[in-house]
Amino acid sequence: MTAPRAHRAAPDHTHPDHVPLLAALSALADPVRLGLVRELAGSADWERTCGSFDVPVGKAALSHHFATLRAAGLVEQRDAGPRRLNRLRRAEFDARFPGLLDLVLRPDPDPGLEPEA
Amino acid sequence: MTAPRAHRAAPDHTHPDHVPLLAALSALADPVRLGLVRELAGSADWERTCGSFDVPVGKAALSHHFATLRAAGLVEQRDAGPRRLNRLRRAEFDARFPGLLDLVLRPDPDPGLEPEA
DNA sequence: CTTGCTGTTCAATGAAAAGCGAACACCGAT
DNA sequence: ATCGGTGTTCGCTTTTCATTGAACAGCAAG
Repeated sequence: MTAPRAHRAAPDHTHPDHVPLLAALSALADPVRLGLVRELAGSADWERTCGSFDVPVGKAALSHHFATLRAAGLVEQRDAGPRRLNRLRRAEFDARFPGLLDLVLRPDPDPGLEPEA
Repeated sequence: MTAPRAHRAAPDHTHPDHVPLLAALSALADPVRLGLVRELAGSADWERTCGSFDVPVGKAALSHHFATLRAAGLVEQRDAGPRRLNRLRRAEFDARFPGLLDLVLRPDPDPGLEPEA
Protein backbone atom coordinates (compact mmCIF):
# COMPACT_ATOMS: atom_id res chain seq x y z
CA MET A 1 0.00 0.00 0.00
CA THR A 2 2.89 2.34 0.62
CA ALA A 3 4.15 1.74 -2.88
CA PRO A 4 3.16 4.47 -5.35
CA ARG A 5 0.51 2.66 -7.33
CA ALA A 6 -0.99 4.00 -10.52
CA HIS A 7 -4.62 5.05 -10.25
CA ARG A 8 -4.88 4.96 -14.00
CA ALA A 9 -6.41 1.88 -15.57
CA ALA A 10 -3.59 -0.43 -16.57
CA PRO A 11 -3.69 -1.30 -20.27
CA ASP A 12 -4.71 -4.89 -20.98
CA HIS A 13 -1.90 -6.85 -22.51
CA THR A 14 -1.90 -10.16 -24.30
CA HIS A 15 1.09 -12.39 -23.91
CA PRO A 16 2.55 -13.46 -27.28
CA ASP A 17 2.01 -17.09 -26.30
CA HIS A 18 -1.74 -16.55 -26.44
CA VAL A 19 -1.74 -14.69 -29.72
CA PRO A 20 -3.05 -16.49 -32.80
CA LEU A 21 -0.84 -16.35 -35.86
CA LEU A 22 -3.53 -14.52 -37.78
CA ALA A 23 -3.67 -11.76 -35.20
CA ALA A 24 0.08 -11.34 -35.33
CA LEU A 25 0.11 -11.11 -39.11
CA SER A 26 -2.85 -8.73 -39.15
CA ALA A 27 -1.20 -6.48 -36.62
CA LEU A 28 1.92 -6.24 -38.74
CA ALA A 29 0.05 -5.88 -42.01
CA ASP A 30 -0.43 -2.16 -41.57
CA PRO A 31 1.97 0.58 -42.60
CA VAL A 32 1.49 2.66 -39.47
CA ARG A 33 1.92 -0.22 -37.04
CA LEU A 34 4.85 -1.51 -39.03
CA GLY A 35 6.45 1.89 -38.62
CA LEU A 36 5.75 1.92 -34.92
CA VAL A 37 7.33 -1.49 -34.41
CA ARG A 38 10.39 -0.59 -36.43
CA GLU A 39 10.88 2.72 -34.72
CA LEU A 40 10.39 1.10 -31.36
CA ALA A 41 12.96 -1.52 -32.19
CA GLY A 42 15.49 1.25 -32.68
CA SER A 43 15.11 2.47 -29.12
CA ALA A 44 15.85 0.97 -25.75
CA ASP A 45 13.05 -0.38 -23.57
CA TRP A 46 10.81 2.15 -21.84
CA GLU A 47 12.44 5.03 -23.61
CA ARG A 48 9.64 6.00 -25.95
CA THR A 49 6.31 7.59 -25.13
CA CYS A 50 3.31 7.05 -27.39
CA GLY A 51 3.44 10.56 -28.72
CA SER A 52 7.10 10.40 -29.64
CA PHE A 53 6.61 8.38 -32.79
CA ASP A 54 6.80 9.83 -36.26
CA VAL A 55 3.55 8.61 -37.75
CA PRO A 56 1.11 10.43 -40.03
CA VAL A 57 -1.98 9.92 -37.88
CA GLY A 58 -3.72 11.74 -35.06
CA LYS A 59 -3.68 10.79 -31.39
CA ALA A 60 -6.91 8.85 -31.57
CA ALA A 61 -5.76 6.57 -34.35
CA LEU A 62 -2.39 6.22 -32.68
CA SER A 63 -4.03 5.06 -29.49
CA HIS A 64 -6.01 2.47 -31.41
CA HIS A 65 -2.89 1.19 -33.12
CA PHE A 66 -1.11 0.73 -29.81
CA ALA A 67 -4.08 -1.19 -28.51
CA THR A 68 -3.80 -3.49 -31.51
CA LEU A 69 -0.08 -3.97 -30.93
CA ARG A 70 -0.70 -4.80 -27.28
CA ALA A 71 -3.37 -7.32 -28.24
CA ALA A 72 -0.95 -8.90 -30.69
CA GLY A 73 1.69 -9.31 -28.00
CA LEU A 74 4.08 -7.00 -29.77
CA VAL A 75 4.23 -4.13 -27.34
CA GLU A 76 4.18 -3.73 -23.59
CA GLN A 77 3.19 -0.46 -21.99
CA ARG A 78 3.83 1.01 -18.58
CA ASP A 79 2.46 4.20 -17.10
CA ALA A 80 4.92 6.82 -15.96
CA GLY A 81 3.10 9.84 -14.68
CA PRO A 82 1.00 11.38 -17.40
CA ARG A 83 2.72 9.50 -20.17
CA ARG A 84 2.85 5.92 -21.28
CA LEU A 85 6.16 4.21 -21.97
CA ASN A 86 6.59 1.48 -24.53
CA ARG A 87 8.70 -1.60 -24.95
CA LEU A 88 8.98 -4.03 -27.83
CA ARG A 89 8.45 -7.60 -26.63
CA ARG A 90 11.33 -8.90 -28.67
CA ALA A 91 12.28 -12.12 -26.93
CA GLU A 92 8.75 -13.19 -26.01
CA PHE A 93 7.32 -12.49 -29.41
CA ASP A 94 10.24 -14.14 -31.14
CA ALA A 95 9.81 -17.22 -29.02
CA ARG A 96 6.22 -17.47 -30.15
CA PHE A 97 6.78 -16.56 -33.80
CA PRO A 98 10.42 -17.27 -34.54
CA GLY A 99 11.87 -15.08 -37.25
CA LEU A 100 8.86 -12.88 -37.75
CA LEU A 101 10.25 -9.87 -35.96
CA ASP A 102 13.61 -10.36 -37.63
CA LEU A 103 11.83 -10.26 -40.95
CA VAL A 104 9.96 -7.11 -40.10
CA LEU A 105 13.01 -5.34 -38.77
CA ARG A 106 15.26 -6.38 -41.61
CA PRO A 107 15.70 -3.60 -44.16
CA ASP A 108 13.55 -4.29 -47.20
CA PRO A 109 15.78 -5.72 -49.95
CA ASP A 110 13.55 -4.71 -52.86
CA PRO A 111 10.14 -3.34 -52.03
CA GLY A 112 9.08 -1.74 -55.27
CA LEU A 113 11.66 -2.20 -57.98
CA GLU A 114 10.22 -2.08 -61.46
CA PRO A 115 10.12 -5.55 -63.10
CA GLU A 116 11.61 -4.49 -66.42
CA ALA A 117 11.27 -1.83 -69.07
CA MET B 1 4.21 -21.98 -83.41
CA THR B 2 3.88 -25.72 -83.67
CA ALA B 3 4.01 -25.96 -79.91
CA PRO B 4 0.57 -26.19 -78.30
CA ARG B 5 0.22 -22.69 -76.90
CA ALA B 6 -2.52 -21.68 -74.57
CA HIS B 7 -5.01 -19.27 -76.05
CA ARG B 8 -6.23 -18.45 -72.59
CA ALA B 9 -4.92 -15.29 -70.98
CA ALA B 10 -2.02 -16.27 -68.77
CA PRO B 11 -2.49 -15.08 -65.20
CA ASP B 12 -0.18 -12.23 -64.25
CA HIS B 13 2.32 -13.27 -61.65
CA THR B 14 4.55 -11.24 -59.41
CA HIS B 15 7.91 -12.65 -58.48
CA PRO B 16 8.49 -12.74 -54.73
CA ASP B 17 11.56 -10.55 -55.18
CA HIS B 18 9.34 -7.71 -56.26
CA VAL B 19 6.81 -8.10 -53.48
CA PRO B 20 6.82 -5.53 -50.67
CA LEU B 21 6.83 -6.92 -47.17
CA LEU B 22 3.51 -5.30 -46.45
CA ALA B 23 1.88 -7.04 -49.39
CA ALA B 24 3.21 -10.39 -48.23
CA LEU B 25 1.92 -9.87 -44.71
CA SER B 26 -1.45 -8.63 -45.93
CA ALA B 27 -1.83 -11.62 -48.21
CA LEU B 28 -1.21 -14.00 -45.34
CA ALA B 29 -3.34 -12.06 -42.87
CA ASP B 30 -6.54 -13.66 -44.06
CA PRO B 31 -8.04 -16.92 -42.84
CA VAL B 32 -9.09 -18.14 -46.27
CA ARG B 33 -5.77 -17.42 -47.94
CA LEU B 34 -3.92 -18.85 -44.98
CA GLY B 35 -5.91 -22.04 -45.45
CA LEU B 36 -5.16 -22.11 -49.15
CA VAL B 37 -1.44 -21.74 -48.60
CA ARG B 38 -1.38 -24.41 -45.94
CA GLU B 39 -3.42 -26.84 -47.94
CA LEU B 40 -1.30 -26.16 -50.99
CA ALA B 41 1.84 -26.82 -49.00
CA GLY B 42 0.55 -30.29 -48.25
CA SER B 43 0.41 -31.24 -51.91
CA ALA B 44 3.01 -31.64 -54.60
CA ASP B 45 3.49 -28.97 -57.25
CA TRP B 46 0.86 -28.71 -59.97
CA GLU B 47 -1.32 -31.26 -58.30
CA ARG B 48 -4.12 -29.03 -57.10
CA THR B 49 -6.74 -27.24 -59.12
CA CYS B 50 -8.35 -24.06 -57.80
CA GLY B 51 -11.62 -25.76 -57.11
CA SER B 52 -10.07 -28.59 -55.12
CA PHE B 53 -9.54 -26.57 -51.97
CA ASP B 54 -11.68 -26.85 -48.91
CA VAL B 55 -12.61 -23.25 -48.27
CA PRO B 56 -15.93 -21.77 -47.13
CA VAL B 57 -16.29 -19.29 -49.99
CA GLY B 58 -17.79 -19.29 -53.46
CA LYS B 59 -15.90 -19.47 -56.74
CA ALA B 60 -15.85 -15.73 -57.23
CA ALA B 61 -14.23 -15.02 -53.89
CA LEU B 62 -11.87 -17.93 -54.38
CA SER B 63 -10.70 -16.53 -57.69
CA HIS B 64 -10.03 -13.20 -56.04
CA HIS B 65 -8.01 -14.83 -53.29
CA PHE B 66 -5.84 -16.64 -55.79
CA ALA B 67 -5.21 -13.38 -57.58
CA THR B 68 -4.04 -11.91 -54.30
CA LEU B 69 -1.75 -14.86 -53.66
CA ARG B 70 -0.27 -14.54 -57.13
CA ALA B 71 0.32 -10.83 -56.61
CA ALA B 72 2.05 -11.61 -53.33
CA GLY B 73 4.40 -14.05 -54.99
CA LEU B 74 3.04 -16.95 -52.99
CA VAL B 75 1.44 -19.01 -55.71
CA GLU B 76 2.18 -19.80 -59.31
CA GLN B 77 -0.53 -20.95 -61.67
CA ARG B 78 -0.44 -22.84 -64.93
CA ASP B 79 -3.26 -23.63 -67.27
CA ALA B 80 -3.96 -27.26 -68.02
CA GLY B 81 -6.91 -27.56 -70.26
CA PRO B 82 -10.01 -26.15 -68.64
CA ARG B 83 -8.49 -26.11 -65.19
CA ARG B 84 -5.78 -24.13 -63.51
CA LEU B 85 -3.04 -25.88 -61.58
CA ASN B 86 -1.32 -24.37 -58.60
CA ARG B 87 2.09 -24.45 -57.07
CA LEU B 88 3.40 -22.92 -53.86
CA ARG B 89 6.49 -20.84 -54.56
CA ARG B 90 8.29 -22.21 -51.56
CA ALA B 91 11.95 -21.63 -52.39
CA GLU B 92 11.50 -18.29 -54.11
CA PHE B 93 9.25 -16.87 -51.45
CA ASP B 94 11.46 -18.16 -48.69
CA ALA B 95 14.48 -16.55 -50.31
CA ARG B 96 12.69 -13.20 -50.27
CA PHE B 97 11.10 -13.54 -46.81
CA PRO B 98 13.18 -16.10 -44.91
CA GLY B 99 11.22 -17.99 -42.32
CA LEU B 100 7.84 -16.52 -43.09
CA LEU B 101 6.49 -19.56 -44.87
CA ASP B 102 7.96 -21.84 -42.23
CA LEU B 103 6.07 -19.84 -39.67
CA VAL B 104 2.82 -20.06 -41.53
CA LEU B 105 3.13 -23.76 -42.18
CA ARG B 106 4.20 -24.60 -38.66
CA PRO B 107 1.33 -26.00 -36.60
CA ASP B 108 0.00 -23.32 -34.28
CA PRO B 109 1.40 -23.98 -30.80
CA ASP B 110 -1.36 -22.16 -28.91
CA PRO B 111 -3.84 -20.17 -30.95
CA GLY B 112 -6.65 -19.58 -28.52
CA LEU B 113 -5.89 -20.99 -25.12
CA GLU B 114 -7.79 -19.29 -22.37
CA PRO B 115 -5.54 -16.98 -20.28
CA GLU B 116 -6.85 -18.07 -16.89
CA ALA B 117 -10.08 -18.78 -15.08
C1' DC C 1 -7.87 24.59 -7.63
C1' DT C 2 -6.58 25.75 -12.29
C1' DT C 3 -3.80 25.10 -16.19
C1' DG C 4 -1.29 22.18 -19.46
C1' DC C 5 0.12 17.89 -21.31
C1' DT C 6 -0.66 12.88 -22.50
C1' DG C 7 -3.39 9.50 -23.87
C1' DT C 8 -8.11 7.11 -24.13
C1' DT C 9 -12.96 6.86 -25.43
C1' DC C 10 -17.00 8.13 -28.19
C1' DA C 11 -19.64 8.76 -32.35
C1' DA C 12 -19.41 9.17 -37.03
C1' DT C 13 -17.38 9.19 -41.66
C1' DG C 14 -14.86 7.11 -45.61
C1' DA C 15 -12.48 3.77 -47.85
C1' DA C 16 -10.96 -0.81 -48.59
C1' DA C 17 -11.91 -5.47 -48.93
C1' DA C 18 -14.59 -9.76 -48.74
C1' DG C 19 -18.66 -11.93 -50.09
C1' DC C 20 -22.27 -13.49 -53.50
C1' DG C 21 -25.00 -14.42 -57.79
C1' DA C 22 -25.14 -14.09 -62.56
C1' DA C 23 -23.07 -13.73 -66.81
C1' DC C 24 -19.23 -14.67 -69.62
C1' DA C 25 -15.07 -17.15 -71.65
C1' DC C 26 -12.30 -21.16 -72.37
C1' DC C 27 -11.34 -25.99 -72.97
C1' DG C 28 -12.38 -30.88 -73.80
C1' DA C 29 -15.54 -34.21 -75.16
C1' DT C 30 -19.69 -35.77 -77.29
C1' DA D 1 -22.08 -27.29 -82.93
C1' DT D 2 -23.45 -28.32 -78.36
C1' DC D 3 -22.85 -29.43 -73.72
C1' DG D 4 -20.65 -29.87 -69.01
C1' DG D 5 -17.01 -28.40 -66.10
C1' DT D 6 -13.64 -24.77 -64.55
C1' DG D 7 -12.43 -20.37 -63.55
C1' DT D 8 -12.76 -15.18 -64.30
C1' DT D 9 -15.19 -10.80 -64.51
C1' DC D 10 -18.99 -7.80 -63.47
C1' DG D 11 -22.09 -5.36 -60.58
C1' DC D 12 -23.71 -5.03 -55.98
C1' DT D 13 -24.19 -5.61 -50.90
C1' DT D 14 -22.11 -6.08 -46.49
C1' DT D 15 -18.59 -5.89 -43.36
C1' DT D 16 -14.41 -4.46 -41.56
C1' DC D 17 -11.07 -1.21 -40.40
C1' DA D 18 -8.46 3.14 -40.38
C1' DT D 19 -9.15 7.90 -39.38
C1' DT D 20 -10.86 12.11 -37.46
C1' DG D 21 -12.65 15.68 -34.10
C1' DA D 22 -14.40 16.47 -29.77
C1' DA D 23 -15.05 15.18 -25.18
C1' DC D 24 -13.12 13.03 -21.17
C1' DA D 25 -9.75 11.35 -17.49
C1' DG D 26 -5.38 11.19 -15.10
C1' DC D 27 -1.08 13.31 -13.63
C1' DA D 28 2.29 17.20 -12.67
C1' DA D 29 3.19 21.82 -11.90
C1' DG D 30 2.07 26.50 -10.62
